[in-house]
Amino acid sequence: MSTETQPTPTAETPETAVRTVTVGAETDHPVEVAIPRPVSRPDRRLLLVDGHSLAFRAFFALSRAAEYGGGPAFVTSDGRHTEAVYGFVNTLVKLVREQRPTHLVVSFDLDGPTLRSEQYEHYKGGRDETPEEFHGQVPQIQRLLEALGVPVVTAEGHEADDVLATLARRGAEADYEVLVFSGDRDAFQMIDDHVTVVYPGRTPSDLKHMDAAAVVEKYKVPPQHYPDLAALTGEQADNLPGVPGVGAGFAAKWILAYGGVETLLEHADRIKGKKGEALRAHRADVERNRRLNRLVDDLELDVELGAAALPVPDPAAVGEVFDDLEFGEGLRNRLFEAFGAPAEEPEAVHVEVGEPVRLEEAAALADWLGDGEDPVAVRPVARPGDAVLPGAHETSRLVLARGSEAAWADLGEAEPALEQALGRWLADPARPKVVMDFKDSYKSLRARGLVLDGVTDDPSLSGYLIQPERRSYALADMLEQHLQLSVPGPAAAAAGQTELELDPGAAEAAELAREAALAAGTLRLSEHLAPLLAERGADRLLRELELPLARVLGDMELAGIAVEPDGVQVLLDDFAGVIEQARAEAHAQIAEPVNLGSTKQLQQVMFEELGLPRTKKIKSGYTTDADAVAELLTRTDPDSKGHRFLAALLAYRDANKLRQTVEGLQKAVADDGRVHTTYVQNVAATGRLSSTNPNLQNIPVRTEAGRRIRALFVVGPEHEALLTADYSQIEMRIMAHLSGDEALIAAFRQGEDLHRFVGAKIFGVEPAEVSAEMRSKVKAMSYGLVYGLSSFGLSKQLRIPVDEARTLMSDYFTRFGAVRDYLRGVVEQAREDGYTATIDGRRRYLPELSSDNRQVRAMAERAALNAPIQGSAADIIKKAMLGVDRRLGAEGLRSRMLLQVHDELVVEVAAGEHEAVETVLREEMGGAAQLSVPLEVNVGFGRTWHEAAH
DNA sequence: CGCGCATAGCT
DNA sequence: TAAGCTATGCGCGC
Repeated sequence: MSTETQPTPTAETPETAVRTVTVGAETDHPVEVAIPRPVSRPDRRLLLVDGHSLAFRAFFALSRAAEYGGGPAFVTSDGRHTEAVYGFVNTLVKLVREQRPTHLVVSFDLDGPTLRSEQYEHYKGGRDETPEEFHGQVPQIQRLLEALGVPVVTAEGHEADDVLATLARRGAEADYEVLVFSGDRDAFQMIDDHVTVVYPGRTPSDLKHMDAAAVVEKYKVPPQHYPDLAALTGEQADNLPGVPGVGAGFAAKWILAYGGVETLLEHADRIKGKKGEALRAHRADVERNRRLNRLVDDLELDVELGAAALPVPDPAAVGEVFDDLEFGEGLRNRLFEAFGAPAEEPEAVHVEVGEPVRLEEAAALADWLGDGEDPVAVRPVARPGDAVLPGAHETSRLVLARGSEAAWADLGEAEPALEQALGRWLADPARPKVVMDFKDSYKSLRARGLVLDGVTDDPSLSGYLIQPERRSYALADMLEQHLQLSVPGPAAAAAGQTELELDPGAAEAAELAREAALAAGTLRLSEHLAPLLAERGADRLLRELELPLARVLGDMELAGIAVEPDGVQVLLDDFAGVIEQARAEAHAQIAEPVNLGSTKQLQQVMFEELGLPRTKKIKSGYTTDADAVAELLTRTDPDSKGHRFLAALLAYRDANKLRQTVEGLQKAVADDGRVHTTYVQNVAATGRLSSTNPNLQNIPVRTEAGRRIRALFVVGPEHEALLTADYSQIEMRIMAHLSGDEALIAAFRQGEDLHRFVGAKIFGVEPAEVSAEMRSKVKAMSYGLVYGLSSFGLSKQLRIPVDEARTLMSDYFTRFGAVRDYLRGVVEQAREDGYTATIDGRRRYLPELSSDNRQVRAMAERAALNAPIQGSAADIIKKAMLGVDRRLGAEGLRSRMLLQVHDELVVEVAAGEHEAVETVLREEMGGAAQLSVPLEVNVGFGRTWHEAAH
């Protein structure tokens, strides 16, 4: 039905309140519809908001954005969701700014039965449960509105729309221009010359003005008849079925022809055909729909419009709510701007700290430290001239804070007695200290021969245990986010760049003041985090695991691992040859040389020039990754240009990757001929360590060329051999332990080849009859299970049909049912608790588990499967490292740990200590956890890392 | 110069 | 549509 709306001014007087438009102009029965001309009252403009509707839309828009990675996750540090609140304020600000109301009222639905749900029990039935994260946000919104001074109106037994309809009528009668924000189309019936509905489009900030003309244009009926139309067509959202087969078009035609649904029903017998039959058959539904969608506009409400004037909000009251919700300055300022209140001065609330005093003698230090009960923040500070040593930066200044007092001393310049006193105090385990980034401080002091002990907290570690997925644990960030405190930026010190030359003293003083604030801030933060840590039961993990481990890692980083310098060059030359050859071979197959490192150019060559079949889609086109290239190789004629190009590409990439690894290594070798990686203790959400600068946890090992790289890591001149010790299948053992699966536990207790054992069970053969192929399938699946593998994923991995993969998995679960039950239970539990936990109680919070985006939710589910297992393995090897370190020291051995690679430790063994060290490693690693299966440890010795691997 | 993306290395 | 990482180079936009 192609109806057009043509506005046709009727009277000569342009200010007339009514015009008419013709609906269905080109049909047999065009109808004139009167349309009131909307009034405009900039000085009396009442905005009525359906709060629930706005909150709900905001919630979904923002949680979707966060899920797609396009926006921030709206969760406070204590785990409360705030997307609805944030989105509500955001849209409210937009409404106020753009519509410029003079009066504002927000209405909410109340819990409990309403007139409509009592009349029709299925009203709004069939809707999805509101997501868990949404709960609790409406009271926050109301709290914020209260702080703003915006009246909130509700009515027992009625929905927000009834309240709005009542206020809209009253407003219109009092000659207000009324704007109604509602996501419910039933609100359209309120529209007249005084009332316009602001209706959200796809996103809550995309607002459409629905006045009478817009309704007629869209639905071909005037606003007062919109509910007639809805009654006929039904309302999916409210679970109100209409007349089957009758769409908006027919409904509109009937309504216009009969002047409303009531008259239509009176004359229902006149309608011919199937649609007439349907109408008569569903007459009761239509009547019910019309009864339910009629808004009540004469409620008794406890609000005077005159008192709803747009408030001037109190910055303190609003700020309090914003702080609690951890909203930033941006939104706050926009809010105040929209409401015409002065934006709160972005007064930087600086950490309070006294002017730092210089400690010049031992007695002054003792005085300043007092009785030694209070924790003291320690900040080693680098100064110009401080050396960069292998594995550490020397620092010659110490800044201390105790309570709000600060002090400092320069090492090497103070009198010897002070220096000795400082050294004793730093090393005293009984004098409590709080150190930000303890490992760094430990290393820099160690480089000066000082020992740092008695550290009771490092906020970068306690912060990590509280929120393991935070991106930054920088002191300034954490102070800002946890305590809304700021510290003078480095800019403050640099502010006097020009002054610097004139007055170096001023710059120095500014820098000291900043360091003092940072030291004091470290204390504040530590105090703030302590109860949060305790609440999560993570204080033991901090004290007994992460803090002591930081020192061990510091020693490992300082030690570094020796690299064979000549070997590096030989390898680089070899790889260069292979790279050139592969490049030449690739270029021989194509017209113009391309950069084989450019995906864009590769796509052009592979899919355009060589006409190879398209691969999996990625953002920039089609993937050229190794998996896809290997797949293409199997599908192309070995004599074709395409095939030869692909083979050359793989060879090029392989050699190039190895070259890059070796080059990175070469650059990283320090003056002592050793590579000092940095272990990062707070990036992996599961509790694992990571290694950077360079990353020694991804040194190649699988291919022959990779093993040549491992052979570059050698024992240093002071020692006799490298030892590697690794856990055998630690994650599967943890899985056996956590699931309590008797069959899997039996497999490990028997100590035979796990994959062979499992293969025998699944394929129903004797262990000896398990073929290599069967074994590798089982191995892939076992590992896959730990990662939440699907049968689809397994089929891709093994290049077998999905059916076969599915059978494989179901056979696996038939034999190892407790594994399946465990995996299921872990996700369920995580959904309930909001987090997963390792055996030792390390938590990972996974709010995405209740996402309504399937992909995001599935990702979180897999993370939930994996986190307890990967995380428990991480905890176990960390405990083992503490044990190994302690034993090596206790037994007076000169051997030392160098590397950790998730389930492997590399130790540099001193002459004559082979046996003792092997015993230490086996005992400490094997005994790091009491599981229901043994922890098996493999040990090997050799001159190089490669040789030491067994 | 910084950033996102694609790729690839490890457990 | 397999968890957790880091490094590199390309290409784009500031």
